Amino acid sequence: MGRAPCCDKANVKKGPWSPEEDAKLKSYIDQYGTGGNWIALPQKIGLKRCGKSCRLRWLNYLRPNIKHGGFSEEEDNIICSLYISIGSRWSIIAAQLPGRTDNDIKNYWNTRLKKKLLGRRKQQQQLHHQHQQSPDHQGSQAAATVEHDHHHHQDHQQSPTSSLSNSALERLQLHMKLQTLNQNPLLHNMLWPKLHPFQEKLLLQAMNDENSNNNIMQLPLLPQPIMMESPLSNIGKEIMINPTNIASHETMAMTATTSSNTTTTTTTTNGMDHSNCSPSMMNNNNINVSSYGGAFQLGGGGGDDFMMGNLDNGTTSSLVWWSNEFETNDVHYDRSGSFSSSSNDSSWDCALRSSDDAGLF
DNA sequence: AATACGTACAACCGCCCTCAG
DNA sequence: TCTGAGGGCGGTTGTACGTAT
Repeated sequence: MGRAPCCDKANVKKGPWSPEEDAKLKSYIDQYGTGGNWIALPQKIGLKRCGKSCRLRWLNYLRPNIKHGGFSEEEDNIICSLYISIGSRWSIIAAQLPGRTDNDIKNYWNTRLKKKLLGRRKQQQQLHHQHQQSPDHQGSQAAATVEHDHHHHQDHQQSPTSSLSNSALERLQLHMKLQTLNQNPLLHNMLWPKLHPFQEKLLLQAMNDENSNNNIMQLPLLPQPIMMESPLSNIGKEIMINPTNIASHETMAMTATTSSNTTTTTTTTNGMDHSNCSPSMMNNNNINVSSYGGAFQLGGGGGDDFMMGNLDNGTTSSLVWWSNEFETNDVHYDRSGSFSSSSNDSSWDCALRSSDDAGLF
């Protein structure tokens, strides 16, 4: 038996909110708050809406200081960097952009930013698709579709790249594209994390697979990226982060030292088992942080791990775990959680992503 | 002017997680 | 320890609006 619905679907209004409904909801919340119970709220104020719908309307539209549209170049960069690092964790990405909602960013990414950054690939696909649709290609296309299905069913036994989700592949492609942009001196103030050689290999293989997969997609290979050092390295302050107790099942402690003080922070890890945690992460006693302007990256002290993030006026930083640590195609690190730290002269929030995204991380 | 097509975005759906009882 | 309600979140859909034909 499925779970009970949160509201009586037959008696709730759906679709766009009217100004009257908005006013009712806003004035109530302004006056009394949400009361910690969204489900009961619409009944209290006489709205024929689902509680979840009220919550969404408030969070995405009525809440004070919400910005709509007009994304700046800087916001684009942040979204892009974070998307590459952590994927579609829109709520985490939104947390780094004051006034932006996860829904807004998600829509912006899906409808505009992605196209802006990966536009050329889409165009190629579209052109090729049109080509495939032409009458003299109908037969071969049908055969290709069957073959494609066949490949799909065999995904798990096929090449390493077949285990990559579309999202992961998209992120890798985006990453490589931006790596090449990084070579443009005009864009040196943008920070994109380095690809692990294995990630590069996966991506190139994926693209080659696509090319050879019955010509379903004819993609030009992107230029081979040059693994360049971040222009930010060796500039700015240095923070030493000492991950300890990382093998603990429940908590992870990190000690961060800036030039003027030391902060220890503990994270909850949702009970995740860290026994499979990357050895290099566990053994990393020192992670060097370089920062400059509005961005920074943390390079792994002994392994290939590093973090990246953005600084806000030098007082607040946000870190996103970026691990290049994987050796096998089906690697699965149960590593997830988030933590934060603050001190007199620095503070940050950090997200550790789980690595179950098609073996990419 | 009418229609088709594309784009942007608000809103919904349903799964997952947390936590109180 | 178990259960279920509520909240959070990512994916998807619906629709209004703009542009091309």
